[in-house]
Amino acid sequence: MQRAWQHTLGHKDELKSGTAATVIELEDVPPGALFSEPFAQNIAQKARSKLTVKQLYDDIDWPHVRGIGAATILRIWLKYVPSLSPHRAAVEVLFTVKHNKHRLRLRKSKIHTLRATNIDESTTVGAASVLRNLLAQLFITPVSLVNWMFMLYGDQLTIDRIRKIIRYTAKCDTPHEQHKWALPIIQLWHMKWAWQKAIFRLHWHSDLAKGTFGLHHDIVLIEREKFERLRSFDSTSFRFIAAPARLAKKKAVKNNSCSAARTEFSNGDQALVTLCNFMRVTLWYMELCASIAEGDIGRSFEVIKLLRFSFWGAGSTNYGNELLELACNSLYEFSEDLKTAVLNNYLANLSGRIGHWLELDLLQEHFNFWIKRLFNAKSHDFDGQHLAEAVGLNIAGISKLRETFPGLFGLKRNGQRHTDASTIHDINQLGNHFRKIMYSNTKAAETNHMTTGGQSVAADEPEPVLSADPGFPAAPVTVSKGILDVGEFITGG
DNA sequence: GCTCAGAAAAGCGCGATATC
DNA sequence: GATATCGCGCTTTTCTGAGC
Repeated sequence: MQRAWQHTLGHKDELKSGTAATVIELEDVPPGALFSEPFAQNIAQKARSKLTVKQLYDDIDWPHVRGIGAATILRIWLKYVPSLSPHRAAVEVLFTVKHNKHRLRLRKSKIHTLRATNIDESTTVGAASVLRNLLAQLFITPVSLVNWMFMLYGDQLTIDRIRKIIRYTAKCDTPHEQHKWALPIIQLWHMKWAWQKAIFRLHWHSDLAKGTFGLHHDIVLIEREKFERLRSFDSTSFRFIAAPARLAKKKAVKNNSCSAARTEFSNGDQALVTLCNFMRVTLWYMELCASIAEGDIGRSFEVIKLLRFSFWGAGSTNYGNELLELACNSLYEFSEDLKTAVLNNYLANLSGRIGHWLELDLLQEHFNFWIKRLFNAKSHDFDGQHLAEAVGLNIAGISKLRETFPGLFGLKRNGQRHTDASTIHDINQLGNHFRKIMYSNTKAAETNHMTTGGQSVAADEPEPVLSADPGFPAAPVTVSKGILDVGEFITGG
């Protein structure tokens, strides 16, 4: 048998790429909302060039953000303090009534999976081929796309490529060739993962494994060192060895910029500000997850407004750019009816049950999983007739069949979810640790001392110069012009 | 030692899998 | 179980050299 590592001209590794898509029937679309002309006119006026940071900041509904943060904390208390359960209904009312924004009508989404193809959509040319393929599969003629738009939901890469297609074909002759009919809209599941990665990256603090706080420290404390560090968290140690001179220069530059950022973001206790920031972004993340599951896409977008800043701060520039596109669409270019149409169809609900809404890209990922699980023959392409038609077109039904099939033979039906591991001991361990830290900090405060990075420094002494290595993060995630003080930072405005 | 422009390198996004 | 690698297009950051 020839092994994979025995590479010859006739035997080598190959990365196979393919594309699968799903059509979801639109619901609750105001008449004329998808008419393309008003949208094209608004874009032609180039109103987005007036966009300012202040506008984005003012667009955030801070009272809502504060209210929803408090409500999320109440939910956590209810989960872990049984005696509070009589208040459950009152807490839920906060989400369903008081802070309700744009709740989708409960329904069972009508979905139709399409043929899989072996087109690689990661290139602009490939993405254009995918679009042509989709239209051909749906028997949509160019003439019928003269006046109408077609909502295309996808992950960041897909949406980015579609935007490139629109830009590259802007000088073509017909609206169809110009892709004026394509309305790319980013989906939320991949974005949630990217944000989670950003949160970890900003609060990991690789140097503080044995210190007092930071996710790296927490992971060590609960003995989960094998946790994947989401790649590239740690600085590459080779650089420290190979180019000490260059590093020294870099350190000098970074030291200046970091200390400036640190003093701007706090009036003394950077550790407190960082911890508050971590708790805030975590609450926002939980709120995004909850609002999606509950089908309140309005609440989701209140969090996404915050992410317009967070992704830029975290270095996820592709997502930052995409959210700015979405902000421009929302603020200047979408009509009210189009906004309603987009929001009303942002999520899907396969079961029609309360709390079972999910992102469209997650839905597609589930189908992708089953396509590959059911037909894992490595010598076939994704557009082989069997895979494309027998499997691809019927994948939703096949995956449902798998759920019901054992029951037909009297076999026990598998549950729909995994049992969560009990984390009570981990929580107690962390709680005990932070209680000690809090006690020691209180003692330090009583003696008029300021704590910095786990070391006590007398208040009348000059502020210590922090090292260039990122013991503390240089900048909290969501700020405007870097002028928030601690009080504002905690309350969110 | 500074600015500027252009070149080069790094980063980002996606998912499967070989390999340690 | 963790992670480097595969490929590609694009953006952003960093490096380099010229000129003052």
